[in-house]
Amino acid sequence: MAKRTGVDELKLIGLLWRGSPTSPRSRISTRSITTLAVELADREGLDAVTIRRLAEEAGVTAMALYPHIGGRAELVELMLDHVAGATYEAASIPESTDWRSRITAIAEANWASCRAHPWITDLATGRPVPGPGASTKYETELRALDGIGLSDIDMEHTLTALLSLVQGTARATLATQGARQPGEDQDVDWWANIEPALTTAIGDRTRFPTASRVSRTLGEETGKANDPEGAYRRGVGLLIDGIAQRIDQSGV
Amino acid sequence: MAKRTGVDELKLIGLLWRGSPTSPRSRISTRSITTLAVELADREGLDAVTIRRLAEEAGVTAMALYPHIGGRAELVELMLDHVAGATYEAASIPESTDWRSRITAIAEANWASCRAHPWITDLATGRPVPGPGASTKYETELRALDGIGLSDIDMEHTLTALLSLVQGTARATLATQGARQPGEDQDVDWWANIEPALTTAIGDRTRFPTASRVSRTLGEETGKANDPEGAYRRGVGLLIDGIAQRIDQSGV
DNA sequence: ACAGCGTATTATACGTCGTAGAGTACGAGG
DNA sequence: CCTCGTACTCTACGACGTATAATACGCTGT
Repeated sequence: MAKRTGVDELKLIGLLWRGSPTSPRSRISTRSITTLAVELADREGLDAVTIRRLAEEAGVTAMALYPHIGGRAELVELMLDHVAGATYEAASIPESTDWRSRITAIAEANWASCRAHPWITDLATGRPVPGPGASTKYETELRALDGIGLSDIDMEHTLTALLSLVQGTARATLATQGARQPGEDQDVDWWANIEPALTTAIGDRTRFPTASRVSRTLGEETGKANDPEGAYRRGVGLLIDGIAQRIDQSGV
Repeated sequence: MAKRTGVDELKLIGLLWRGSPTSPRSRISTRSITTLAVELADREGLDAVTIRRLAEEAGVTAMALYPHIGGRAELVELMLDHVAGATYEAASIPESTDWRSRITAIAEANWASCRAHPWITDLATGRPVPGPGASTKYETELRALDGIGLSDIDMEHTLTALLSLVQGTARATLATQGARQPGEDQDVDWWANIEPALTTAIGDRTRFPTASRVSRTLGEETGKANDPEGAYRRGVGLLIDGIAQRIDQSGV
């Protein structure tokens, strides 16, 4: 459910930048609930994060959460900002003068974040989350791209393109894994399951010659029905090469 | 939503490749319901596509749909396959020997499809939809990449990366537009709305110097808070340049 | 022409969701 | 000690997907 509609932006900003609990009487806080929600989503997926379930884990009733989270739409934004703020905690971007490794570090950090919090790939990154975590992340990433010969606009475009690529391929990877039936450990099993039905349905096997050839090659070399992780690595490589070309052109 | 879980793959394949209605008694068919659902989603978003609503528009009760659509999860796959099959109806890929324009055509067709059916960007493209529309699209796209000097695996990776980039930036574009409050026609309005609250919340304005500078430049030159469409164009350009470099290297 | 069967369709109901609205209990200021 | 604001609880509503059982229609074999 990729809904990010119905967010009350002003209420959200108040919650996002809230420092300490509003009252000492509170058993819960915006931060504690957000942390709990993120952990729950990491464990059982975003659909498991229902107001009632969250309240149960927090030891309060469902309605007690609302003063701290606004509503479900706002809670999701709080969760996004929370993980955005943690993106570069584990692996920060090197200060080296090699801009290629800095871009790779951005890609890897976001990739790792998607692996750690698969549910974020289900959420659209349209309008930026106006919170401290997302702002810090944005600042960090722009700083890594600053001074390598790109204009401000080019920096922004390049970063957005890079992050779209990473999130898109990550989403494909996770969707592939998440759709597995119990007992299916490999894509091969899934393929073996549906192949007979598919063959009878299609009838004519020569209808998709190129697709058949590529699928066969892919299956033989990687053992997968599709390979978004490989696409991620190739895509980032291609992007970096493209950037290098632009810099060289304008730089000299 | 971006749920694509809980799909009964075998049932789905049967529905996807179903030719004519199973019985002349049927007032409705898999195809008619799918078409209706796509139109409804185009008009009012994926959340408006509920079983009851769809049934109402079709003139039957909710439960009458189930023999034709399987369940909601399967219906979404049917919808995806439907629009995938129509991707190259309006603008087919030129047969020219210029592979750059063929790749651009792939990107543009997918971009246009996302504009026409914004809800598809909410759905993960993990495991491929095993239907005629998606298969035809895949075949068409691979054929456009065939014979330009890439290995089968590279073709697959490149295509996946390209489509991830297009879908990701399209999603960002549409999320920005879709999140608008009634009466907000420009990003500028949204920004003007939240800016005071944000400034008081952050307090220190120098906390995000690079982000502030880039945002200001972007706002001045494009009038937008972010510019995923520009990122799309730049990203595709960078990818193509990267591909050219690889081809030149290995080709000679 | 007619009986019987399979299936398209309906009616009803269950458990879940987000959350509105009214009521309750507890710490702080007079 | 009393009152007041507010953190929290209780109850309830409408919408969701869909299980289940009942109904009505058209095709097939005689």
